[in-house]
Amino acid sequence: MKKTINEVAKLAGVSKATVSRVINDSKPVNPDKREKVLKAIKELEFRPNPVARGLVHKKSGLIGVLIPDITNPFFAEIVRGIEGVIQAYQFNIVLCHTFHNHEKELEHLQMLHEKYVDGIVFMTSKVTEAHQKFFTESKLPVTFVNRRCSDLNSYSVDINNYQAAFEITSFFLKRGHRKIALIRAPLTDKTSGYERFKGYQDALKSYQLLMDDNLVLRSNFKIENTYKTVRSFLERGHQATAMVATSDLMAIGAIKALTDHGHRVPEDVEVSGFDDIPMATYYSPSITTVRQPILEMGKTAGKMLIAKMGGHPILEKNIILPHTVIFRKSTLISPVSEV
Amino acid sequence: MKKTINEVAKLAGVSKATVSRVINDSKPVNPDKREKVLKAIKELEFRPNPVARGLVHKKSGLIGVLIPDITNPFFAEIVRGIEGVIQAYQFNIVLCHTFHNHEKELEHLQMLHEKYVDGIVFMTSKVTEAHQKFFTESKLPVTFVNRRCSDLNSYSVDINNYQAAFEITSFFLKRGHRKIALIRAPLTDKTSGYERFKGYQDALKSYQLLMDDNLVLRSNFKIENTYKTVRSFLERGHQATAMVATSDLMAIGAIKALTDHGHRVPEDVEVSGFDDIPMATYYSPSITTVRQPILEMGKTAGKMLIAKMGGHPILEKNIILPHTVIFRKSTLISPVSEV
DNA sequence: GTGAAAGCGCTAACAG
DNA sequence: CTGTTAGCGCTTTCAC
Repeated sequence: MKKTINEVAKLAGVSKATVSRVINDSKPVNPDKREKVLKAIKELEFRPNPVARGLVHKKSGLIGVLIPDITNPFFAEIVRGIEGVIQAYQFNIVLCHTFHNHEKELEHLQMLHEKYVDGIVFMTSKVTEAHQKFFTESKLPVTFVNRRCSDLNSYSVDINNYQAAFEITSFFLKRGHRKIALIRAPLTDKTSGYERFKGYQDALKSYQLLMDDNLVLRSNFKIENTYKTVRSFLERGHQATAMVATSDLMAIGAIKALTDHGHRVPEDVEVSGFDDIPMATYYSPSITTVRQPILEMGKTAGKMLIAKMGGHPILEKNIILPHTVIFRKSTLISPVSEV
Repeated sequence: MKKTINEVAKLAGVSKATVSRVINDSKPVNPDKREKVLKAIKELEFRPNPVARGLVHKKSGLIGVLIPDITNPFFAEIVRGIEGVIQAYQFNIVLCHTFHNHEKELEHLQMLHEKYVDGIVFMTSKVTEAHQKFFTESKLPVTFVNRRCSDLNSYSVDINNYQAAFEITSFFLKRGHRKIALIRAPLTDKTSGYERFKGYQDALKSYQLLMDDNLVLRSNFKIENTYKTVRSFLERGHQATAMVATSDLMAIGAIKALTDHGHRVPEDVEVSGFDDIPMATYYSPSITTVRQPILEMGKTAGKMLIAKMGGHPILEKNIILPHTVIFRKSTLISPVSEV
């Protein structure tokens, strides 16, 4: 069924080495021979076998993408961004779910390496030493999204999470709020969650406020979980006049919990999110949030990886994309209005 | 760096054929030699190269998953379901975006085949002859999600879309609604969208009602698009007392449009969705919808494919999973209540 | 320029 | 049982 280089060679009356030369134009080939080869290729509808090639070159035309969970719209959009750029280069994505499990991440990394993936886009909550070791030893090109790596030779794309959290918290402070809750993800040290936490904390500090531990709610990135966390917060009699959620999904869970508990958003409690997933626009109320250029981040990660795999040098190894605070209906007095 | 079978053979003092035999236990091997080989493997931390194996067996340990768009939570959850089961079998997913483009689907199929993927899970709006031809010629195991294929040997998992749409429409009819709009996706013949359309139509018919073309709104699966469609429907002065959306995202777009236009949901207009994505529970108002067991569908697709790739026969080739109508706050008089 | 031959790392058929 | 020998399909020295 499938044609091989041998059949092409036979039909064209040349050696397979010559055929190889024309399909890769790796070396000069006599014009008429080249012609014959081309004709044979067309006639047989020959297409070189990428696996065989891969075995020789230790490449597969595949790039590995490691994410915690594709069900999270943030990651889904990142993946789409990556796909958007790499598709043009004939690469395919191997999608690996890690569920925030470092063991699993390493296993996947190992396996991807063995399958000769050409590069990796890695989204993890934390870059461990084991990760570091893996990348330096394997020399596999990698770009991190939402995470920086201390290795000077690694690439990354992110936003300034600290600054963003500082800004959104300040927005509430400026308007007189003093009981501002933070809804955050589990913290392991150098995560974006941590930076957001710091931004929140420092904003309070800049107003000479001490952080109240009761107002720091721990959740994960799931709606349900945040819903429960906020409900129990309310049921224990705690209150806040504003809530800074560190993701839009969290904001949705919070708003739902507040509403179910009889609070109006934004009249009684104002809530802000983070990310600006599409649902932030269409939720009721629409959600004031820190917009990350998610698709752009995915695309950038893809482009950086392509550059790295191609051995092309790049100006910025750690790209920080701009964020914007988008004001919608989940907060009062929107400086700007939007759909 | 990476060890090969040759080095193991040398260290163990046997031929590489023997090594191959022990790692695959394809043929009996003398216990003490096996022991030595095992020891050598451990010592060298040898792991067989899957690409080299693949070249021989025409297998890659990869399975291709073709979806229109990972950004749609429905597909994201399907993918997660698939991953959930195939991960245990050491397979990886190659994710391909098709954006509803049949050309692109075929290109991907072709490429996946060349990369020796072991099987395919295919989500497409329509199975064309070209697709059919590809699968019969390549003999690549495939299972369809949300689509059946006339080929008797093909596998699929789906729900009864016709019945589901009939039920939800009947729910409105039973309660006296007579101006029931349908929000549907573009129709190409044998799609689930078409079946839902028929279900809606026949439900009306069962009440001796003629379908009013003005009440059939054409959109796609995107929120924004539905939002615009419904707005323009309202602005042109049309009205309906209930709306049957053929996806939850559509329902969200519709609710938002209705609300922005001054209608209350469900008091003025009742709206139902389809799919039961997580957001259906957490939207305000929460959405009455036809629940498809999405994750289960993904898992089932994965299992069927595993079975097919393993050459195991299966009882049901076309599995229809049960759907349920879930009543929430976007409709009145919920027979059952839910979070 | 071009063909023969070796090899990527592994499996499988074939003797013994 | 086990080693030798061919490949899988392609690339790449290395002579000519």
